[in-house]
Formats: sequence, C-alpha cells, structure tokens
Amino acid sequence: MSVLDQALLAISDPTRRAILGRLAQGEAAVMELAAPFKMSQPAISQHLKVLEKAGLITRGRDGTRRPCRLAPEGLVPLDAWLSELRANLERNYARLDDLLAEDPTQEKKS
Amino acid sequence: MSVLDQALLAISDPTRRAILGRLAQGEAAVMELAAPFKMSQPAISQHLKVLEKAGLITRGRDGTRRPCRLAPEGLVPLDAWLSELRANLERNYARLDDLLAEDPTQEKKS
DNA sequence: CTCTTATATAAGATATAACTTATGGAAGGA
DNA sequence: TCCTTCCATAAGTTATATCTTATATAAGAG
Repeated sequence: MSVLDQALLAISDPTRRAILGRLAQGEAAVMELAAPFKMSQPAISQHLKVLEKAGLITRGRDGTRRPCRLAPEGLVPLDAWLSELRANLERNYARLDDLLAEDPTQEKKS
Repeated sequence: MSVLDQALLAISDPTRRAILGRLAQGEAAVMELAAPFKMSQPAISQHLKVLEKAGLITRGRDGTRRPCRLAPEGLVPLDAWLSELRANLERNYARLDDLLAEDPTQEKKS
C-alpha cells in the first residue's frame, strides 16, 4: 500500500480526522486526544498508530506521556495528486475550448 | 457515512484514483475505463458505483454505453477540510511565534 | 522495589471492502 | 425477432478495518 493510499485511508475515518483537527491546534497526549470520544483508549491508540504509519503525525516521549504532533508533510502526496488531477482537468477543458473555437464547418486538421 | 468520508474512502483506492485520472482527460465509458486493468468488468462497475455515490463522477447514457465524467464538485468537501486544518495550523504557529516573541523572563500576561 | 499513571499490544468479534463467476437487462443491428 | 454488445446486479469468498476486553510495558513517585 502506497503512502498516498495510507494517508487517504487514514483521513477517511472521521475519528482520525477529528484527532488531526485537534492536533492542528497544538500537540496533545493520548488521554487528551481520547477524551472527546466514547471509544476506549486502545481504540484511540490504534487510530494513532494508523496516523503515524501514514506519516500524518509524529510522537515523542515526555515522562510516561506520548505527545503527538501533526506532521503536515504527510499531506504532500495528497496535495500532489490533487494538483495533478486538476492540471489534467484544465488541459482537457482548454482542449475542448480550442475545438469549439475552430469553425467546425470549415476546419479539419487538429 | 458523510459525503467527505465517502469521497476519501473512494480515492483511497489506487484503482479508483487511476479511473479519476483517466476521466480528468475526458469522459470515457466502462469498457474503456476497464481496459488498463487486469480486473474483471464487474469489479470496475463496482468501483464506478463507489465513485458515483461519493459524488466524484456522473454517468450518462449513449446507446448501450454509459459514459462517465469527472465531477470536480465532489472534491469540494475535501478542499474545505484541508483548508480548515491548515488554517488552524497557521493559527497555532502564529500563537507559538507570539509566545516566543515575548520576553519570557519579563512578561506574564497572555 | 512497589504503586500508579499513561500508553501499547494481544486476542477475538463483527462489519465491510474488494474481488470473483454467473447471470440479468437495456439498447442497437441484422 | 434474435443476436450481440455494453453494462449492472447477485451471490459468495477472502481480506482487512474497527471496535471490544484483558493484559503487558514504560516511566516517575514514594
């Protein structure tokens, strides 16, 4: 599974998106991240593992706590994919515009 | 499952991303979309159903063919989420910068 | 070392995703 | 009408995601 697959699969889960949203406001440890949810702590730890593997967060050590930080670089492959998709889309639109701009009853060569 | 969940889950699959990539260059029917893959045609139809439910493609009818088109509006929720995440991140950075700009040995109020 | 706190891991249940093959349906051509 | 093409749906299989509870581990306090 590519890093892009992993990142997209990771953020397709609303719990994990909420976690990232929280981390965008500053680092937080597991208990703090788990607090807003009805889920068990192990469930949150598992979500964090998914986010870490996807390169979307990093984790440190502070005594017994494991503070998590958002890793914005993890979004780069997603940005790149979106950009490429849109660039191709634009090229397609431009091509269609060119076709319409030609006089269809007169011109024939590309 | 929210529309954002659906869109992200949809594009987390490399086959579906490839299909979207192909459609970015212009509309195409199912057989044409299936051609590059080793998968069966029903598998592609199922992927297309996922993309359609996620609002990422639309489908027409042209005789016996079902031409598919990219629906860029389907990416709007994703754009919105990414923007908000980054806006929060920026706010966080700005706040940290402010804290550092204060003289920590002298100032105390926020 | 013992106790506590914070977190990770293991094991297991359940749901869902992603394929397959087989079949059904819709539209056009002969 | 019959046949063919294009595509969708059904049913079944296998893999994986996402929880749960129970337990292990890591680090500091006393």
